[in-house]
Amino acid sequence: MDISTGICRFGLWRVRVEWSEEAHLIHRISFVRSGDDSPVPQAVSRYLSGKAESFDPYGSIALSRGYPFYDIYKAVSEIPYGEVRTYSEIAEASGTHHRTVGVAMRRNPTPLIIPCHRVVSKTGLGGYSPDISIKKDLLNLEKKVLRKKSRSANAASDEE
DNA sequence: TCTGTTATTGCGC
DNA sequence: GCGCAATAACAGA
Repeated sequence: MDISTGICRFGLWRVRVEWSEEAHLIHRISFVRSGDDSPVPQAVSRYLSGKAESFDPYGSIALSRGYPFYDIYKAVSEIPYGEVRTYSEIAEASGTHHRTVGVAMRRNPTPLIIPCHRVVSKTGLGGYSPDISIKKDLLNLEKKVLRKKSRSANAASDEE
């Protein structure tokens, strides 16, 4: 299969993407400290800049049947943009143990696409790898986009 | 196989 | 608040 690699900026971090153009499938996303910028799928850069709420038409390799933790990744991928769920809720939805959800999130091959940053602890934020600040930034980004959207929606309804 | 690893939770003090 | 035990599922040896 033909795998492409690209890097784009996100705050202090860089996002490294490995994907297959023909299969519309993202194989891996990782966060790195440095690296030269190179092209990534437009869906990714649009999401990171708050211009898109999904990665359409790209999907994640982790959502193929038979992939380890498939049920967990599926449940996580169904969390709506800007919302959060606790580890327990994901565990219940996927019929597994909350401790196992933590393991699955830690091993998530494609963060962002499997929106593991939307899974938080009951008592706080929970964790994130490699750095919790990425999780905060992503949640802030989504909240900001939703606020902007609801503002413009209100403005539109005022005109009616 | 067996051991190590893990981004949690809930209970007791 | 803090410490600790419970506990699922995969990776690596």
